[in-house]
Amino acid sequence: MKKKYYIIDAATRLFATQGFDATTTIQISEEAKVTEPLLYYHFKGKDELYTSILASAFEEYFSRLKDLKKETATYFEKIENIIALQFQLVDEKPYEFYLTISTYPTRLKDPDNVYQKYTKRQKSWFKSYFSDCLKKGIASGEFAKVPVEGTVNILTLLVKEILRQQSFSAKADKKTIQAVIDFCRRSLVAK
Amino acid sequence: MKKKYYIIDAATRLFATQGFDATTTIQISEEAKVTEPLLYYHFKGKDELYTSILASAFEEYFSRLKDLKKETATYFEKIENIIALQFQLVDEKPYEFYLTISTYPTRLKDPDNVYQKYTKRQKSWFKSYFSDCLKKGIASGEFAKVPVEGTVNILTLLVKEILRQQSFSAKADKKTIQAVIDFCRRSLVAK
Amino acid sequence: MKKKYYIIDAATRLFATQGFDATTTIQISEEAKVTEPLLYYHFKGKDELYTSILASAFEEYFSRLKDLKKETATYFEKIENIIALQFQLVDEKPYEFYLTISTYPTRLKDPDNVYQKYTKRQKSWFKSYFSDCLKKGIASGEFAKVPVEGTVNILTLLVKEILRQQSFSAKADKKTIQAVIDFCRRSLVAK
Amino acid sequence: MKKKYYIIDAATRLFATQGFDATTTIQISEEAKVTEPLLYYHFKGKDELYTSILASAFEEYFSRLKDLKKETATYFEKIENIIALQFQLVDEKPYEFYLTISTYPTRLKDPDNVYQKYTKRQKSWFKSYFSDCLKKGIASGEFAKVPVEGTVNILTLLVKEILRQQSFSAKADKKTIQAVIDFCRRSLVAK
DNA sequence: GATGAATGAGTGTTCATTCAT
DNA sequence: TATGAATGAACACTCATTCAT
Repeated sequence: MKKKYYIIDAATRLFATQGFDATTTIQISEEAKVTEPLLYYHFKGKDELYTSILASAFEEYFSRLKDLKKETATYFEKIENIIALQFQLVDEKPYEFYLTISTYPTRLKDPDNVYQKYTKRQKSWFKSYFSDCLKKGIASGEFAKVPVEGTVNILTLLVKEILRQQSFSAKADKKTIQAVIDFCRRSLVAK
Repeated sequence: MKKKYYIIDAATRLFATQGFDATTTIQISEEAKVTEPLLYYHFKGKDELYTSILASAFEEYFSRLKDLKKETATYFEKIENIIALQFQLVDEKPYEFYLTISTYPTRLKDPDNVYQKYTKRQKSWFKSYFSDCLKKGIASGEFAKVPVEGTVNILTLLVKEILRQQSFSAKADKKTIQAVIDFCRRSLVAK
Repeated sequence: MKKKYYIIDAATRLFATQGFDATTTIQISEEAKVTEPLLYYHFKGKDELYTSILASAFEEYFSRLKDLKKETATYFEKIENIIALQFQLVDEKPYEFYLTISTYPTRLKDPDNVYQKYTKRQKSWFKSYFSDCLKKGIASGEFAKVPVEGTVNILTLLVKEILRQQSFSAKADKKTIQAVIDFCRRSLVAK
Repeated sequence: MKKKYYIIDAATRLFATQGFDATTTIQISEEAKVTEPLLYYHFKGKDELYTSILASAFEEYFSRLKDLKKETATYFEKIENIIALQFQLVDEKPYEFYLTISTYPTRLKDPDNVYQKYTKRQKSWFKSYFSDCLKKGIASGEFAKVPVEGTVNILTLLVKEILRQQSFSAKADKKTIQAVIDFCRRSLVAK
């Protein structure tokens, strides 16, 4: 049973670094020090292996979003927390979380539409989170009078992009994290 | 000779939408309404076809960067122009320019390292452009005292990301463009 | 596992009769009543299949040379034995042994230089065998005073040529074998 | 029209060194500094190019055999002359004459059976030449009482083999030629 | 659970040849 | 004569997957 996790581990790393199409089942089995057919014992096939990894990556991602502090002194702190979280996630499991923002493999047969389902959910989560946050912040006078919809998009984009930029690269230092947070703070918080 | 451009056209579209690995030479030839071997008459192989497209995409990209107005009333206008340019490029040739920021196909054999060469050049172009712009803007009092290095990274990321987000999606409206520009303006320009 | 030997068998026959270049992997698999990919399961590719067959052909060839009687009544008997051996080898495995003297396929990628290695070894084996034999025979008065080097070359040529002439043709009768032996005897043995 | 001979020249060299199958029409045209379609203007195709070269090689070969001196002091001199001729031919046009003894390309479509026709003719020429020579030599007492048929085969083999051994290698020295002649003389001429 | 052997369906590529000019 | 562009047919090889054990 341990071997199943070796497979998942190897596959996650390879899918993230090479992409779905460029990763062969042989590569996965060799990287996992396992024979190829074992992969088919534990998973229906390469496609299911991918979607299963993707699903659990998203599940963990959402679970971490949920754990974000509900009560904060300021509204910007909410935004700050979510930016910091991305850096933290990359630090913990760069390959796994990278998959949540990597491009969808067109060849993948995915009858349940796992990818689309989670992507939509992610999008709407961010939209409602940032939307709510901005509206309340503007109303309370904490934030400048920024246009909500456009700003939500930019924040979503920025936050997701952290995973792309930081994965596989050296650890992010506090300065980088602070620069992103400050960039947003200056743009949002009223003077 | 027209057919050569059909091939380039079809390949650009398919590489951009499906990725290098998921695109087969048959697909390209069918999409270009051409027989498969013609692809090998005009290009050494799939790899050279890709790198040749990539190279000309980058060349055009750099050429457009060079055309940016040198003289502007304010420093922020320089940043504004570059953001607007990205939207414009996507509008003109979404597939081609998307390739400049898509992930490198690990299977691609590219002895000349076209990808790496252009990527480095792109990175250093943005660095020196934004760096220069920020420093002068801060010195002149136009910009707030932002940390240069970190801010350069964020601007680079933002600008590149526009290609990713906008390609293949509906035309960007003026509101979206304005939202990005305003987000940055508020963050940078001193009150 | 039996199927691996069907492949080797079919390939040996086809390589010997048609040559390396004219033999396709499909032909081999059909002749071996096996599917094509199995060939790639057991061998790295067509090239490795060829060199592996060639290597074992040479190995068996050398092993048979070693088995030749060391002790003989006359020196000419040594030469006689080696001539007779060639006829015997052709009789046993005409295709396999033919490969040891067939021309080197220029397209074959053979990083280990199997062909060159064995060819050199073969050449030097014959040289030292015939050389030794002739020198001693001349010294003992059994042989006429023939020039050693030139005669070694002719004997080498003659012996190798038997494989070429006899392979794929009808069984050699005793008369043919005797004619070759007698031709050499008359040329070498002193009256 | 000169270009036609460039093609023939290049093709002869390539067919001889690499074999028919391993030689591509592009290689030939490049080696001849000519474009590929020109090859099809002068010849029906690769097959006809090969057979036409082969035919003229054989024609010249036979013509040279005919030029051999009819009147000789001894019968062995006739055999001597034919051996010497082979060395001379290799010296003049190694590639061309090598083709007369190279293995038949199984893929070659040759409705006129050029190869078979000339090979048969060559075989019977040698048979009647050596046969006649040996019989008369034995009758006259010049030769020992050797078995005619078997000896004819060995002489034929030896003579043809010279083309194979000498082609593409350094020039044959007089010692080599003499060694072959002497080997045969000792075997045939009565003491 | 686990694996060595085997395969159907493709994949990038080459090659001899032809066509339009 | 000569050639740039184009193609049908085949070729070596790979890959995800299955089967028998």
